[in-house]
Amino acid sequence: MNDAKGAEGVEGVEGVAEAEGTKDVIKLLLAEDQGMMRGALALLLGLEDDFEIVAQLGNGDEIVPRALETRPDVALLDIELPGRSGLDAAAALREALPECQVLILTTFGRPGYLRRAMEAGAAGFLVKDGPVEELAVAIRRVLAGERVIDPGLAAAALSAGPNPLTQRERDVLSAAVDGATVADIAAKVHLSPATVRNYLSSAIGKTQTRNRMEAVRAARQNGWL
Amino acid sequence: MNDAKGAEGVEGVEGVAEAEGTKDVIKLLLAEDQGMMRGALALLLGLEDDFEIVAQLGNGDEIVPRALETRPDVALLDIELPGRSGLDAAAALREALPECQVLILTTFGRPGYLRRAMEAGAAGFLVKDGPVEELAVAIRRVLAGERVIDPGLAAAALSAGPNPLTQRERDVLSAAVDGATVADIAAKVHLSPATVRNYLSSAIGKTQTRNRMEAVRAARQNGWL
DNA sequence: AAGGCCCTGGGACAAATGTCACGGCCATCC
DNA sequence: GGATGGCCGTGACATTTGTCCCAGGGCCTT
Repeated sequence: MNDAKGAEGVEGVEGVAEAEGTKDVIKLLLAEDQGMMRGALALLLGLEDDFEIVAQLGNGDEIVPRALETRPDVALLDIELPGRSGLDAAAALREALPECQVLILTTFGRPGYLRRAMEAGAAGFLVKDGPVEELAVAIRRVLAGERVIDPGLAAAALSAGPNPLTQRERDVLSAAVDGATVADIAAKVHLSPATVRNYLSSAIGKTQTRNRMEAVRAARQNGWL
Repeated sequence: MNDAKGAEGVEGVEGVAEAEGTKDVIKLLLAEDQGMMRGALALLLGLEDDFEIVAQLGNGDEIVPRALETRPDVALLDIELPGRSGLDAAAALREALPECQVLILTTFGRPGYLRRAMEAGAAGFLVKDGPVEELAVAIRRVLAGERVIDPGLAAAALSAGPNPLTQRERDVLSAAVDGATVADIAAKVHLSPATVRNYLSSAIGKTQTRNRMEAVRAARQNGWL
């Protein structure tokens, strides 16, 4: 029955640390769509004396606005979010608030995700499988200017190579995820059905699979999509 | 099968007198595959004075053995786990350790999951979207003999109706998830290709979809798989 | 005993899918 | 300037997929 509910108001003991005037409190933004995970992480990180969660949200579109408003030192971003993707938001955030470090925190260690995260200027990439303790450590290291990346994942990302799919191939494949027919896809992407089939075929070829379903799986698996 | 009516819990008196033993500490078992989530929840629940986590694990197969060993009062189980499914384990656990209440904690509020959880004898069903505070409350209510179910989910489960798919249809559909061809499926399930196509067709009909991919999605969505 | 449902197969057919070869239009790079 | 490669489309073709028939066997319940 403890009321640790505050999404914004983190009043209380924080005032004491701040009184010294020295700026040793680390301000965090937390974007994660699973409410329970978000709440648990927020409470957990709040236990560290020098961490302060200045914003927590479950929607990708709010990341940049809230960051500009609250000026966090580190932004913890999930990738799969309603609205804007965490990777998208990361790039925009680096642009809008360069002094804020981005730490990607995701369920899936897809090689392509890591690659895109790095390209978006993220300073770290963590998978949710690891122990919680990793998180606080990673935040401090990122703030110290280090890059934090799972070594095994880095290897996988390199061995997987860059995304071989062309823009259109990705569009078409993305539109095919939930079993849409060629006609559906064509309508969604505004292309001729014949063209759609060509892109699907080439995507299937590049992923070395046998049909669109396998191609979608492979592309997802590698974080190309 | 006709137990659909008993979904709503008894709003009985809460003050259960623990006459014998004065058991004031609540022992918990926590099964969750995501390491970070597991750790965060464990730490969090550990903050409550009267909770004690006696086991935490990330594998479905270990649930029953560890429960027999540690004798928890409540078992918090995720559904999607490596090894045995949480729903499976719930049924076995109710059998092996009836005094232990089962609380299912899952990412997806699939109607079929709820139904199966109830059939397996679970006392509660939470989705990970809700706030963390729900969790501690739910544990206490479950222990008091109440049933804890998201009302919206209960409605969805009822409106969705029971699983219309037959055993074989489920087998075949499950084997088709990652883009396997008819021949692949036939080999995996040890059936004639012709039979496989018949089952696929009827599954597509029952799910009111247009192809196997949509059928798989629909079946997944409803928790029939 | 009769009806119902599921399991298992087969055959035939229309539709969708995957492949290939071919055009033309644009960029960019050497 | 020419080569390359992405983009967009067409037409033809073989294969796969989805549908609709059919039939027999097993297992229930009425």
